[in-house]
Amino acid sequence: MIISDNLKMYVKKLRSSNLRPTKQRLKICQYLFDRDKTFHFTVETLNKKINKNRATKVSLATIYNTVEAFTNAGYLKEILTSKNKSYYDTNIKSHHHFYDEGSKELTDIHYSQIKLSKVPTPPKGKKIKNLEVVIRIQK
Amino acid sequence: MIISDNLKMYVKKLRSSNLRPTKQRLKICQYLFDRDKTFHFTVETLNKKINKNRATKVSLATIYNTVEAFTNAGYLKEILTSKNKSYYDTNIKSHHHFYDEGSKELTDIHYSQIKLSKVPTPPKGKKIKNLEVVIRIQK
DNA sequence: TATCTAGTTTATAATAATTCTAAACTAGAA
DNA sequence: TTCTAGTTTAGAATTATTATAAACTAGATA
Ligand SMILES: [Mn+2]
Ligand SMILES: [Mn+2]
Ligand SMILES: [Zn+2]
Ligand SMILES: [Zn+2]
Repeated sequence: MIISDNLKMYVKKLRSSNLRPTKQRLKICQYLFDRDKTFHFTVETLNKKINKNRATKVSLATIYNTVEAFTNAGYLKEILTSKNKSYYDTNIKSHHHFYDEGSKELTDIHYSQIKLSKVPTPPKGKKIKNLEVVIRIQK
Repeated sequence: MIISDNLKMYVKKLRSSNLRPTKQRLKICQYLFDRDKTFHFTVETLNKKINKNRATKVSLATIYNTVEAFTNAGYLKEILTSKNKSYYDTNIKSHHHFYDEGSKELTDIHYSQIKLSKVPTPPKGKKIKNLEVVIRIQK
């Protein structure tokens, strides 16, 4: 995993979405995408991580802007689960989640791990936008 | 549907939950439960309805307090669906929903209308608290 | 029935997450 | 190097919700 290679990749990726590869966006790209496993986060947690032990801070407004831009560009997926906070996911494939009410953390469930053998037809004129299941768990 | 009969019923119901049957709570009971079909609402919509064309207003704080008390008492169920607003449901049975992203409205799906033929086991030490599906729909 | 008090209502303040605003900054085209 | 549209930023504004504390009231008790 050679960082500079990934950096070039992120520059390309951002340009292809008409997003200028600023140092803030690249720093966030590295933090979010230089990893093997899927990553679930809130703006609050991302902000803490990005600005931990770093001289040059990225403003909270930029974290919000960037997460929104990356979501619109399809780099991130928003997971609707909690009533007071938005969750985001680096795994943009269609998949399901466990949501732990205690730790407030999401865990991936592979799409094939849930089989919906019967699904109702949506009301006329409407179509299903998303059928991802969130299973709430607790101790 | 004789209102006074229902009123007596609500008084009993409230007393059985250690909630004093105040005029505000009874008014809200009548609005929420004097109906045949299931009712989905947010605090905002309930507040508007309760205080429409009425001389004596119920404060927003009381609407919040009452919805919370009724939810704790098991008269209402909270539906976690939207990222910025809490939804409540007079249908307290386990069931599923369509959530219309356009109108931001919930519609019931009877429990038997969705069959989950394969469900993953939760992580060790955790158990499933709730497995209700919200299907997001749009035009 | 009058008194008393814990529970309730209410206006208002506080909080938390998010969005908006507008000035300063910068990527990168020309 | 210059220029400008896009970006970052601090801080204000907004929205939903929760907390605070004073006034009110249900209903038990005298
Ligand atoms: Mn919010
Ligand atoms: Mn909120
Ligand atoms: Zn995920
Ligand atoms: Zn429902």
